[in-house]
Amino acid sequence: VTSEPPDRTNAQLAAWAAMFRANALFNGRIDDVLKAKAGMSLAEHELLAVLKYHDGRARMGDLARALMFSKSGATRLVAKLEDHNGWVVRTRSSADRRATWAELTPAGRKALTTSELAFEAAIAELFATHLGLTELRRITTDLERLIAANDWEAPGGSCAEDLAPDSHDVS
Amino acid sequence: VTSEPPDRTNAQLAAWAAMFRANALFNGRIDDVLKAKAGMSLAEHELLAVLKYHDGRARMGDLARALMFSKSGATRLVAKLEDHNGWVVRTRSSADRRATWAELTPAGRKALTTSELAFEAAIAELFATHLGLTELRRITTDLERLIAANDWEAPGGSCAEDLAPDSHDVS
DNA sequence: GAAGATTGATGTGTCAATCTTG
DNA sequence: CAAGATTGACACATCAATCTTC
Repeated sequence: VTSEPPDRTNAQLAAWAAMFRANALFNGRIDDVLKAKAGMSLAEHELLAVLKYHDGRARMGDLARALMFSKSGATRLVAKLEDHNGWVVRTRSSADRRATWAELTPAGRKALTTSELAFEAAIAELFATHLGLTELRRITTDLERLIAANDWEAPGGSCAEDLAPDSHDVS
Repeated sequence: VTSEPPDRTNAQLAAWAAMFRANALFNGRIDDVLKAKAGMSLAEHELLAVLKYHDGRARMGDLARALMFSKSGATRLVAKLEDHNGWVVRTRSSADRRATWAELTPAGRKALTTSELAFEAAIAELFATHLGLTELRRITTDLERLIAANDWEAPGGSCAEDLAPDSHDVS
C-alpha cells in the first residue's frame, strides 16, 4: 500500500461522477418526453408544478429559489409562460407592491395535468424496476442528507420540501 | 388502502428530485471553487481530465460523447481552450483526415494538476463525512445500474468508464 | 438604504445546415 | 452517400446595473 490510501476520496469521486451522468441522462430524457407529449420543457414543467404545490401562486423570488434558478431566470421563464402560453399570470398585491406574484391560470393547470402524466411516465420508464423500494429510499435519504449539509444559503426557511412537485397527496 | 398505491412511483419521484437538487448544488459549488482556484469552469476541467485519461488525446466526437456534450459543444469548448488558453491543440491525422484530434499541451497538463486539486478539495468538502464508504459505494453502484440500463445510444462501445476522470490509477 | 423584480449584455450549449474526406 | 467536424442562428440562464416600493 502507498502512504496515502485515498479510499474515501475515490469513492466520493466515483459517486459524484455517477450522479453527474445519471442526472444528465435522466434530465435529457425527461425533457425530450415532456416536449413531445406536453409541449413544454422540464424547467417549464417544474415551474408549473412548484406553483401548484404552493396553492397556485408564489412570489418571483420564492419561485426562483424553489427552482434553483436565478431571479432573472425566473423572471424570464414566467414572462415566457405568461405571454407565450398563457399558463401563468403576474399580479401585484396591494399589501407589498414591490412583490410580483406568479399565478397558475386554468389553462396552466390543464397543461400541468398533461405534463405530470408525461413526467411520471418518463420517470417510471427510466427507473423501471432497476431499483427496489429500499434502494430508492436509501438513495433519497442519503442525497437529502448531503443537500441539507451543504445548503448553507436560503435564509427564508423552506427549502428541502420545496421541490416535491409531483406528489399529489402525501398519502 | 386505495386501489392504486403508487408507492414505487412516489419513491422514484423523490429519488429523482433529490438527485436533481444534489447535482445542481454540487456542480454549482464545484464550478465556483474551480473558477476561483484554477481559473476554469467545471466543463473545462472535465474536458482536460478526459483528455488526460485517454493518454492526452482524443477525437472530437469521442470527446463529446465522454463529456455528454453535443459535437458542436465540444468544438466550441476545445476552440476556446486552444486559442484562449493554449491548454489544448487540434491536429489532423493523415490516417483519417476527416478526424480532428484534441491534444493536451504541457500547459494544459499543468493547469489540470491545479484544477484536480481544487476539484478534489471541493468534492471532499461537499461529501465531508456525511456518507460512509458503504453508502458511497451503494449509491454509486445503484446509479451506475440506472445509467447502464438507460444508455441505449453510443454505438462505439466504451461509455460507462469514459468518465472516471480523476482517478490517477485504478489502484 | 434595503428588498423585490426586471432589463441589458454576455457566456454557454444546441440544432440544423454545411463543408470535407472516406 | 456516410462519417467527422465546424459554423450560423438561436434558446436559455447568469451577472451586474437599474427601477420601484418599503
